[in-house]
Amino acid sequence: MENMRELFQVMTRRFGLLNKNCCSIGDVDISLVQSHILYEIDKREYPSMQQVSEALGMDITTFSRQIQNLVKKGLVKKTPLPEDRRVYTLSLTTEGKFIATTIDREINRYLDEVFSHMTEFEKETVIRSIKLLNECMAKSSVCCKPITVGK
Amino acid sequence: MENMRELFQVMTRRFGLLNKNCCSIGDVDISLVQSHILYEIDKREYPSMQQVSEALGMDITTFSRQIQNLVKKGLVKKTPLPEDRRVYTLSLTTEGKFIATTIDREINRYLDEVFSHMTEFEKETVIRSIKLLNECMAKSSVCCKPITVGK
DNA sequence: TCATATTATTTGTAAATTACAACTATTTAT
DNA sequence: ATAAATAGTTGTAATTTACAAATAATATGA
Repeated sequence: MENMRELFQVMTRRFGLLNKNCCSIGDVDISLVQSHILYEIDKREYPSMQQVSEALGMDITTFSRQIQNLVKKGLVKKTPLPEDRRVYTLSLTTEGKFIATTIDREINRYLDEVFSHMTEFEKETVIRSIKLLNECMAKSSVCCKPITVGK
Repeated sequence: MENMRELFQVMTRRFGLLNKNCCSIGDVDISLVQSHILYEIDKREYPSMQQVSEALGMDITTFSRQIQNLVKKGLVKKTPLPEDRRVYTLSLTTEGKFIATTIDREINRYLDEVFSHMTEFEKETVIRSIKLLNECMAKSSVCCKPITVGK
């Protein structure tokens, strides 16, 4: 068989590069992780800090500081939860929403362009494949444990 | 249509997390980018610094320092090219090769597990899809330019 | 109910990562 | 031979990261 990692590595690297380059919009300059944070907040409904940091596999302390930056930039709003005042609820400001949407549109525009090199059937197949892959990855138990070799 | 970015984002994040957690092997601890560097050197035949840094979309100065670290760890060898002494040729040491192979095997093991949740036919389809996607991404012209909005 | 444990988030601190600008060394072009 | 271009390194400073410890609020148990 061929090396599957090769395929994945190439694909995710390309997508990663794309993401990296989609982070400067007008005079707002955000980092790659910040764009991921915006994405994740946008996707959810008033998530807590923990929820988002966990979704992104980020240390909560690192995340806390990134959120502080995004709040300073006026892209994210932090609201204490009345029921549990330890928790802060995250949401995008109007500008944050604008940035997130612009990045999203740009990436989809790129994907459209990529898919334009395929037939409609191929496109459907690829999309269905990625969906299936995501489902199976979610099922997997192996993922995400550090390797230990020897003692 | 559904949001394609969502699909890609989820997939690449999962794969990214996996990569991140595959970098501690025995008493050698390398970072995610370092593992990518090892991968890329392993894949090529005595590449130059520029070639690898470009492939990874890394600034050459950052790359230079990372290579210094990897040389210090005894994982990478830097050999001056006789024909052009400005150029350094990169290769893996025995231990570097071992680390790269171990990471590779671990990631493939994970992918095998993921594919075990599919039928053989689905697996074939998914692999073919990703190949196709990679080809089309390579064709694309849109990729990797920073967004500029307004002036 | 009061003390204790747990949970969510922040801050202290220090190391690792990053990248711009300026530099060295070598090669190519005029 | 001199200038321009190329490959890589270092100065420096900002950003990102994460461990440990702190704070603040809630849940639990005698």
